[in-house]
Amino acid sequence: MENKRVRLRYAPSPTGPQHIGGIRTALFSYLFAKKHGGDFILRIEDTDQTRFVKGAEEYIIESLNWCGIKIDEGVSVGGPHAPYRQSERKALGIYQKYAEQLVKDDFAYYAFDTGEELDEMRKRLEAAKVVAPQYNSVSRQNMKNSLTLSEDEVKKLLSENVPYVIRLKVPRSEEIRFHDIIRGWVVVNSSQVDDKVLLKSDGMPTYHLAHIVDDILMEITHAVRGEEWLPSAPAHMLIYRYLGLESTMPQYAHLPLLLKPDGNGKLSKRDGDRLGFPTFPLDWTDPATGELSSGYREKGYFPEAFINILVLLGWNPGTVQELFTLEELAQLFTFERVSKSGAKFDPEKAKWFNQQYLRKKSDEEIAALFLPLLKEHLPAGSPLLESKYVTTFCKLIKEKAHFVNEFWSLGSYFFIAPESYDADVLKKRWNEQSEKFMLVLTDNYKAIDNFTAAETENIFKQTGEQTGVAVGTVMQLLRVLLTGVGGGPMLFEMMELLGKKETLQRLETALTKVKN
RNA sequence: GGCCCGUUCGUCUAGGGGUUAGGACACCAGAUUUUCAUUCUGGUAACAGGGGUUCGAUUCCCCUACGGGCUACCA
Repeated sequence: MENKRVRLRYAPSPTGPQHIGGIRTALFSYLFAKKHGGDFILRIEDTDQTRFVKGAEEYIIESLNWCGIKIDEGVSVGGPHAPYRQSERKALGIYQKYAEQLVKDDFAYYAFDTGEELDEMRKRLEAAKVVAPQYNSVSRQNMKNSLTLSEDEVKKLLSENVPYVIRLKVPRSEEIRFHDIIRGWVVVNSSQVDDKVLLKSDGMPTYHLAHIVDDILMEITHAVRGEEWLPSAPAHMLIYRYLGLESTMPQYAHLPLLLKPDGNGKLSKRDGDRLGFPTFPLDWTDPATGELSSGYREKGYFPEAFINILVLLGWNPGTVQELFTLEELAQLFTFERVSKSGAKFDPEKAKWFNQQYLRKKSDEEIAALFLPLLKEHLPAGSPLLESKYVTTFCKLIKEKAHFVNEFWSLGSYFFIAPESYDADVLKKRWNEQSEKFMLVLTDNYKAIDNFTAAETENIFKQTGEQTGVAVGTVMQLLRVLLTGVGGGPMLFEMMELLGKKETLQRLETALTKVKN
């Protein structure tokens, strides 16, 4: 065990898009694997044919790719343990073999009860005031299974192809102890565990059997999953034991859940956009209803920011560092620093993270991201699409933004002269004095050639002295005359970028318009 | 209902028997930039409650409360 190569898998069910909790599970698994120089495997658990959703598998792969989580082995890349899709593994008879072995060893049994019979059993137990009606060591005695039927009867039913399931034969009362990396020892009495179905009547394994068989065959060393699996973990321990695989079973880590920010319950796929922030990494269109759920990618989040947000939900490095690259995380990550309690997603902090990464990026990188968006607003071939202009624009505007996709609404006036002017600022600052100042300023600007930020600022101050106007009272007004709005990036830097001609033109236009 | 897991500022969290209980986001204030914003500085704000154990508990134990999970031939 000690020298085994570390291998972790992310094993989602393709029932739709993965929500951010699932991606976090994948991320933690990936980080742990990489920290120990091991492998990250993607396995698709498509054992429920009724819930299969087309496109879900592709979505999962694309999501992981976007996050920068590299799949070493799995459905998309293959590997020594292929196939990695459980439906295909079932076709190979892999699970059936294990289930039959358990029956043979008297750790499992055939059950022929129909759905109606199961319903009746539950009703009967409820009527008898049984607190937790379940198919277990007691109730199984009154059901139709290979424990109550004679050997001949069982053989007959089997030969007649009567549908059956294989159930785990859970002992009546036995303490089951298991160790969780995050929670320590957990003890449950087997009387609380029901006789779980291992093999369904359609021949497919249930999650309980399938994940164990595959984790063993794929040599998984650490099984990471959400806390919602904790109650069924004792059953899983029993299966390992009955299969004689306890010594090679993976260590389990049950992660705290991601909670709905509005109070109660775990975050769910169905939350969609209801909460005002995306629940999914990427946009997803439901193939059945056509309904669109938005994703972080399309909302304008950088993948670096996205994983940074996720990793800090339930984990921390124990230092004050908050910004990490994937590589750094792969160095720092440990399960010891994963907390036990659920975490709510904070949309405000998420924006802050994206802003941090926005500021980290070079102006050239950002310009490349913004250019396609800009092209939607400008005619092809516009001189304003020129690289230097756009790059400088990005340099100025990024200080004001959280997302690249805010750039246009924040700074469209860099590309289109304003049509109207902020009425509040005008009301407050426009008067004879300031008008005089602007006229003198216009003349002064006309007279200079090097229209740099430093120079225009100088002239601006000089004009203040010249006219006896306190420049603080006209600075924002000048901004409004040039851009229409009261806020924006550094004023003189902005003027430099606009250039002398454009600046003067806007100033003159504004002066005539505002007068009326 | 039963079983399991949890509980530090509004949120994410650090800490851990003796601390002014630390940081981050958000919020507020001041400073600076003779503009808005940025930035900087400061501030408001938390150990769920009750019992123990102890010289001393937020920290360890128990109970209660609250929150969450599970209770399918779903994962």
